Amino acid sequence: MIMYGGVVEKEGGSANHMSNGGVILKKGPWTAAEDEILAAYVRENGEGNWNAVQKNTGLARCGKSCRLRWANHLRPNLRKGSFTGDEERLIIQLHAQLGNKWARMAAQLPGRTDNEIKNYWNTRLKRLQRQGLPLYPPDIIPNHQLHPHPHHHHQQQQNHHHQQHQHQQMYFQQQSSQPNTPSSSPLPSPTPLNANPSSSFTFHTTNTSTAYLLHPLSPHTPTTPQTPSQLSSTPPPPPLSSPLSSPRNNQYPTLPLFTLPPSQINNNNNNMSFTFPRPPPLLQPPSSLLSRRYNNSNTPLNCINRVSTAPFSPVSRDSYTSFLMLPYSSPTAPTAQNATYHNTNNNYSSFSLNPSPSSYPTTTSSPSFLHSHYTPNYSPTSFHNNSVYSMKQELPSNQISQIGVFNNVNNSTDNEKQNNTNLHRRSISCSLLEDVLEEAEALAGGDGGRPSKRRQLTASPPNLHNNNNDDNDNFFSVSFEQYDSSENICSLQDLKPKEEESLQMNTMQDDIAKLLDWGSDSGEISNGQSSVVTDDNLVLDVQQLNSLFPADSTAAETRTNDEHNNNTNINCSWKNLHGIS
DNA sequence: AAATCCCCCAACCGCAGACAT
DNA sequence: CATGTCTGCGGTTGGGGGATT
Repeated sequence: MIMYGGVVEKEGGSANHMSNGGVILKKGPWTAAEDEILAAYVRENGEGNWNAVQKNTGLARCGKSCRLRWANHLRPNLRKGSFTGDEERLIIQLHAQLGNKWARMAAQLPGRTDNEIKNYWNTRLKRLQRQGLPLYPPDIIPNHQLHPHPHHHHQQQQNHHHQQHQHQQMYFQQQSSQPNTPSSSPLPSPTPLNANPSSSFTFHTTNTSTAYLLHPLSPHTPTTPQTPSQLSSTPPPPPLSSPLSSPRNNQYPTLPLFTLPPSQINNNNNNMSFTFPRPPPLLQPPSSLLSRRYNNSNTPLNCINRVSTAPFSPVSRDSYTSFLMLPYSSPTAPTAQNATYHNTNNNYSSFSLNPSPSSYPTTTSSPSFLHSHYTPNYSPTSFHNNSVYSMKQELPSNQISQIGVFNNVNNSTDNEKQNNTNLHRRSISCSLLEDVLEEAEALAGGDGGRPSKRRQLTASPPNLHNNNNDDNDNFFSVSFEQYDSSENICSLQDLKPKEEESLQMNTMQDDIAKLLDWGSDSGEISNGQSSVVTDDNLVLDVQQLNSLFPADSTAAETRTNDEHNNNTNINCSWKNLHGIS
């Protein structure tokens, strides 16, 4: 073992140093030797107590650096390489729901780290910002502010420092009563439309038949009928200021990026419904960008114009089609993939994708998975055919169900398709369970919803773990136990609680991954997320759920009743859940 | 060939909650 | 209850390398 104590090494490029109790700690890139030291230490002692690494091994790295190195590079089950198209879709969807909650997003992406996701998103943000594109497809509702996070400090931090950034990322600006001027903050104001701090904003697609057309660069101003809630006598608000007016993007003029027709403004509630009319041509990417990215004559608008009429040409890749991507693809269509969106107006839209996303290149440098033949195809039946997917989009904490979409369905046999269908049904069930768990957690916390103690969450896929409380093996069995040092609730007694949590979560994810046979690169099917799985991953309230699953409202209602009746038929083990059992 | 741009990635920093004392 | 330490999270920075001008 190489001892680094007190030794200053200049390898690895820019090595800065800082002193820590007489030991000069190294900074900068890690060497293989350092990695080995750290890995050996963790193998022997487990995760945690990172500051002890330096003390016990002499590794001249601070605890934070060790933890980061382990979490991002050394821990097992890390998925390396570019994000797959499915992962990219999931990231976009998760970001719409969670905002810059990288750790929580990482919890939904097995083997991925928050840092990876963050880097990916920032790169994507940068690219789309440069191109003047929205970050979300019109059908993705950025609702991560609908449910205030119990961890207030992060939100407060974002309020102070970063929340504006989040809004900037959404490429629209909440409308205040006063028009934005170029002299105002280059970043969008975090103030919601109605200046209600507790309100939230939401992308609402006004009509699914046209939602996919309402691109900011679309030449078509929506003319479709508005839902009653969208009909308003509110005078037209001032145009939205483009976040491109940022000084850092001052190559773009400060011009309205989106305008909100009066009919799109709904001041009767906290939700905004708006569309993306055509922006002025000045917002087109600079010529240099066009020449580099759009290959001569294929301007972004050209690309967009194709959206509603014809499949994309190859040159439309890498940019303007990104907002048209679909978060999920259906396992049911062997040739064209249908995905159904559910928006908060209870409208549904489905899209046909061809070829399947699974055949897309999966480089991270471009949203290649977005490039599809895009055919509007909405009908009420689509929802029923693809209800699983419409739900998944809205579930904030459905790692299991989301994992399900990674199945390559195009190559599936009929049996496999059937299996996929079953899996997705199970996904629903598990999502429901998570919902229940979240609610139970709030009850168990007893202090306004915040858990008073750490708890153990274990979940077992059907037929993989022998749980004695399941009559129906179509459900995951979930055991959510309050952690108590006096109680040995698992076999990992000699581990610290956090390690237990970590391992339990790893086990859960391993099981889930095994169940879903997820991951084509053999072996790396679980993530071993050691630090990112928190109770907060289980955030979804019943109200939202009910709104999400109107077609399955009976089931949701039944589930809710089960909760209230302390019914254990949902295959949850409510041990030590105050107020439940 | 050099300069520039851009992407990707790794790592650091500050902050704040959790926890121990 | 106060204080200190540990840990996790999110934002930011900077370097390497490829592509483009």
